[in-house]
Amino acid sequence: MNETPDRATTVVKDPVRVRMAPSPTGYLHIGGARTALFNWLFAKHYNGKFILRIDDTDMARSTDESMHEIYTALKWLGLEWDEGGDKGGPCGTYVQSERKAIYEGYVAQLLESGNAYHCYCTPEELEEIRTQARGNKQLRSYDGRCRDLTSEVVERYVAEGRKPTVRIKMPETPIRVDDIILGSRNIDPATLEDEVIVRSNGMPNYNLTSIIDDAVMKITHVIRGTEHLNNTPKQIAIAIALGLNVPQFAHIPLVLDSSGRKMSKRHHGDLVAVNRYREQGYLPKAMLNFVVRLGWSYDDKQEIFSVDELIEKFDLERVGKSGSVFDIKKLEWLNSHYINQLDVAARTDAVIPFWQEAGLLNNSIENRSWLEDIVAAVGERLTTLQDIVPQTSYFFTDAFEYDPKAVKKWWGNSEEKRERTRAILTNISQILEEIPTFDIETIEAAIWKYTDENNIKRVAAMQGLRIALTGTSFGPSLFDIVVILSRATVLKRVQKALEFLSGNP
RNA sequence: GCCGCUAUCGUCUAGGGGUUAGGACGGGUGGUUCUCAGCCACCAAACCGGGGUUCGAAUCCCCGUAGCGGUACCA
Repeated sequence: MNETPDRATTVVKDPVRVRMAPSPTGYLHIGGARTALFNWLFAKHYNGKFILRIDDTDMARSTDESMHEIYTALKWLGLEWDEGGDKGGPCGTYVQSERKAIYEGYVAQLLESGNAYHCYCTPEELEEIRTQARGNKQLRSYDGRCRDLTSEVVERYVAEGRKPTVRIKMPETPIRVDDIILGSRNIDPATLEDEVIVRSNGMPNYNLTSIIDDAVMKITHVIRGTEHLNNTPKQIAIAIALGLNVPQFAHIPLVLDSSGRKMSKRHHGDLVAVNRYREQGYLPKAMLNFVVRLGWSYDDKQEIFSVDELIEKFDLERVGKSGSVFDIKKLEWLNSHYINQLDVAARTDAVIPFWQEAGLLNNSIENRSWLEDIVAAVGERLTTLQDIVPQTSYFFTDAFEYDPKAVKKWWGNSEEKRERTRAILTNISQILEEIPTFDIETIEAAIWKYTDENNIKRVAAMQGLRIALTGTSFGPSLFDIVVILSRATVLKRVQKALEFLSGNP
């Protein structure tokens, strides 16, 4: 019982209450989505509550707009919260900037008990202390010089118009931090400095508000990114000084970019924005499945998890300790998997907004079954929903270019080859014009009959026709395309191709 | 600089004192097909290094090294 465990274990005695506490200073990013998901799954698994708290004590950077963007992104992912955000709950408002009075009470208590003090140092002075401390290889960058200011000095500072901050007085005894994922350790208090808990403008800081709200909101488990690991002992110290309950901690490893750095808005822009993936046609299920496997695994067999399965199987014990690289290829694979899982009707529903966005479709859908035919023809070729646009635009418009490489390969770049292509297209055109019923079986039989009897390679005939009808050398089965396009359009496009082929090669 | 965390194929990971170190993504090869995608089959690809402990270490211990995170009146 005296050995340090590699990990702490998840203890569940009270009803589980977890929270996601974003600061509304931008969109929800991948790392935030994963934190939200882990918290949400943990809550669902234990039948607990998932709380959304808005940590907006940095008034200069927080915006309402970003707060609403975070709501939207979370809702899109299906990570609904039980309390907080725009929803409220038994703890009143869950927006920290509106909870100032609560923190003020605790700060007064800290000041009174001598666990906190006013600091009159200016930013310039602090900067100087910092550089000096660094030069001297000091453990901390603030030396606690305002801990015992005489009343004369304080009066002078006040007279100068200095506005003080409030600092917490760090304890002298080691602080024990238990982490479900990373294990336990004792923090040497000499490495902890007297953190600013209230700014000179009166607004409290993260380390104070976070631990107070965690206690007040009866949060049982704090699941957050490891970038907060170094804040943990500070927050525990504040909780102890205030006599508040300390939640259990679980620090989840970071999501990294391909060069191993933390994914951040600052360095990766909207590449990390959840909204961007929605706009590009990724499915929430795919995002969730992808993101959960960044750091968590179930066994050596399963990659695909439904949300219900995740709720059942997720636990913190199987979250790894090291960071995980965001691999877009794997996301793409999962996304195509989930798109393919959709039946044609559902897939059509999913894809319609992307056609509309691209201007290929009006808001009023009159040709639903035709659209479904297109989706069925496209089959399992979509990686993202947005792929529907480049892959099917030729169904909606005649205005496409012939891909030069395809033209060169299949139509030929010599007059001789083009003459041959013209002959084939002319013949096929005639076959299609005369065919009694314009359906796949009849057309297929007629075309094969023509190619085989005339010793024409099937590929050559089909690819030649494909370019005429779509402009490209790849895509769905050509017979599907022909039927969906209708006889009139097909004949018209072959005519156009013949004219093109009569021009200069 | 200081504090802290981490370390299995390119990537996500399973495993863990004796295994051909398993799976998935990605990559490659072949098959199917009117193309592409898909599907099927196969292939290449890893235990950071050095010391211990042990009959035996990728696994346990120690020391390195590297990477990352933090180091604000941000969160």
